[in-house]
Amino acid sequence: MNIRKIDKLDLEILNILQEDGKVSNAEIARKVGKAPSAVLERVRKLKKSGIIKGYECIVNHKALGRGLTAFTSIRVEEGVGATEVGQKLAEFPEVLEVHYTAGRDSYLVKVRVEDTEALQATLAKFGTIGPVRDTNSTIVLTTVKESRVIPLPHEKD
Amino acid sequence: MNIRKIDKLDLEILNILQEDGKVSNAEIARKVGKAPSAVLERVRKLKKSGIIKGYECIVNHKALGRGLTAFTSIRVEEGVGATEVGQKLAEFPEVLEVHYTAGRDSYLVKVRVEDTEALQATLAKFGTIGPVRDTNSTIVLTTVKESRVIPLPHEKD
DNA sequence: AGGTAAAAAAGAATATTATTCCCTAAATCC
DNA sequence: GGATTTAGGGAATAATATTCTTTTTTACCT
Repeated sequence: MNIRKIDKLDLEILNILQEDGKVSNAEIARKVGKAPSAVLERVRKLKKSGIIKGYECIVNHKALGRGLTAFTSIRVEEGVGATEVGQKLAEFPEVLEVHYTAGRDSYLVKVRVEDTEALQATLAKFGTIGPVRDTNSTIVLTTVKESRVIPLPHEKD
Repeated sequence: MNIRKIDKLDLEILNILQEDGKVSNAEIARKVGKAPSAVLERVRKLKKSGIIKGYECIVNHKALGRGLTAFTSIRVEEGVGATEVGQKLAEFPEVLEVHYTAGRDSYLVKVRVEDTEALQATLAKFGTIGPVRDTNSTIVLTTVKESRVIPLPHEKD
């Protein structure tokens, strides 16, 4: 999937795209000082190789009635089937992230819902998944930063 | 900032944009059965009102040498200056998220680095921030789902 | 080194899209 | 119910995406 090597120009392009996913190809070309056709080919290869996974529109979740964010740790019974639990958790639309973590067999999930009542309903649904033993939620009061942008250094090739 | 009311059409547009932030305005217009100019006006207003916060290009962090994700809980001294700690944490490029959480005065931060050695270096830097008492990191072994997409129901207006 | 092959970039031409403007229709407000 | 505001449609224009061809660069191999 990733046979090509990433060079300085790729990193520059990726930084620009991470800053603003809606930037035009022509604009990238101007910024990096290359022809639009050349940049298009780069972006295309980055997409095909899986370096670029996609583009997301970031919405204001508070304004859309999802003002409550919580991180819930979910302990599951040890043994087989652990992956299946993760899949089931990922199916919930209010579950934004599902991470299987080291330590005691458990998942860390990020949940985004309307209010505490909705959180309670979601936790109840978690409980119906067979191997789930117990859950432990941490409510977010303020989010200072939330991003997926990875600044990529590209000074030296 | 948010005076206009969101209707069914807005929600449809937001769902399409969340699925693929790179989709063209013309394509959205075709999907929702409206003129491109009308859709453009909607998207423009959604952007101006802050409902649409921006667009991000999602990159493959593993392929770019940031294969290690960790959630670190950071306890800080109670009292003033707590917000400043959050700001300082947010300045680190390897810190993707900073959440101030309920319970014992603490932050939950999501960190994305190359390896455990880099994580150690980052934790050491956290320690240099004055009010930081101690940190507790949870290493992510597998990420099943990671998204910011909020599916918005739009059946009834 | 030299010469060949492969890859990348430039440039031009075309298709598609973004964007503006104006007009019409619809909703809203006294 | 009429005036005013707001949203949608349609056409025209500007900008962009995309393709194709040519040129240049890079890499490779003996």
